Amino acid sequence: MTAERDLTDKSYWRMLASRGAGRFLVLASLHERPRHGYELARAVTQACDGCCEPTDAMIYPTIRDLTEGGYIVCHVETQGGRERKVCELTDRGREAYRAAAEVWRSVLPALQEAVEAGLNARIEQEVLS
Amino acid sequence: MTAERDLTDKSYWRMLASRGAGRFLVLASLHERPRHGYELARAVTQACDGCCEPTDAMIYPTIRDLTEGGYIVCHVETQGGRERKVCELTDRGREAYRAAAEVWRSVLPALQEAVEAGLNARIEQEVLS
DNA sequence: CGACGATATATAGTGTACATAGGTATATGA
DNA sequence: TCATATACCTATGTACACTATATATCGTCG
Repeated sequence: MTAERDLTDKSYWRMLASRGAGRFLVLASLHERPRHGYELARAVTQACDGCCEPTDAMIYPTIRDLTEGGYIVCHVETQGGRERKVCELTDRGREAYRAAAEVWRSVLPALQEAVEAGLNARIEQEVLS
Repeated sequence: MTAERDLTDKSYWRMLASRGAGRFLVLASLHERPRHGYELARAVTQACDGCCEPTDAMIYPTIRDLTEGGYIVCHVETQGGRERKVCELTDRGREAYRAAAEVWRSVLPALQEAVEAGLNARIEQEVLS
């Protein structure tokens, strides 16, 4: 424990949410259409309304892992001297996406309840102050 | 990379979901009412419909961390010779819960979309086969 | 035409949290 | 009595994202 982690700081929870949902949202984004790394990062950022913002160090190792596992295939497009590595899901990748979706479907109701109760707690506290 | 992680296996995604949402669900469960560790684990398991099942090694270190950070306070109840460490949220804990809820509120819509698209992908594949 | 920011890919080192697997101990029912 | 449920705790490993850093091209503004 180097620095005192502050759980009242949203950045802590953003990190945790990114960890849990990051790869799932990457798969979902690639299911929409093939994308290259940079575009992928922006797509996930927009999907979360800027809440989890994947960094380069999240995107590129993820692409490498998914490629090695046969979940995506990538081909390099050269556009005006600038290289782009466009990735798309394989059948195996879609199978992984399906499995992830089923798991998250089970978790979502609990998450939703927890969110609602948490926002109500917020209101109660505001009323008191 | 010791063993080949199989992303088509739900247990992989359960692990990731637990990582992301575990502590948030613990806070939510404690917001409902004070609980002791063992009860907490069961409450979270039930909330997720058995999807993420927190282990002892998740619960007790979490309780320790939350106590050290001042997010919960615990008192020992002895019931028939068996000790129970009952924990409840402090104001600071409720503040942390609120911050977490706001973050998850932002992420939920994207997650929901991703889940729906993933389940549709499943149907498409079934139709094809 | 040079400085700068946006685009684009990639890795090394670090921090954090859950799982695995183990340990201790009491109450309860077959 | 012996298995199971209850109840708490931790050492170690794994897996993920973040910070910082490196490289290189393109468009724009001064």
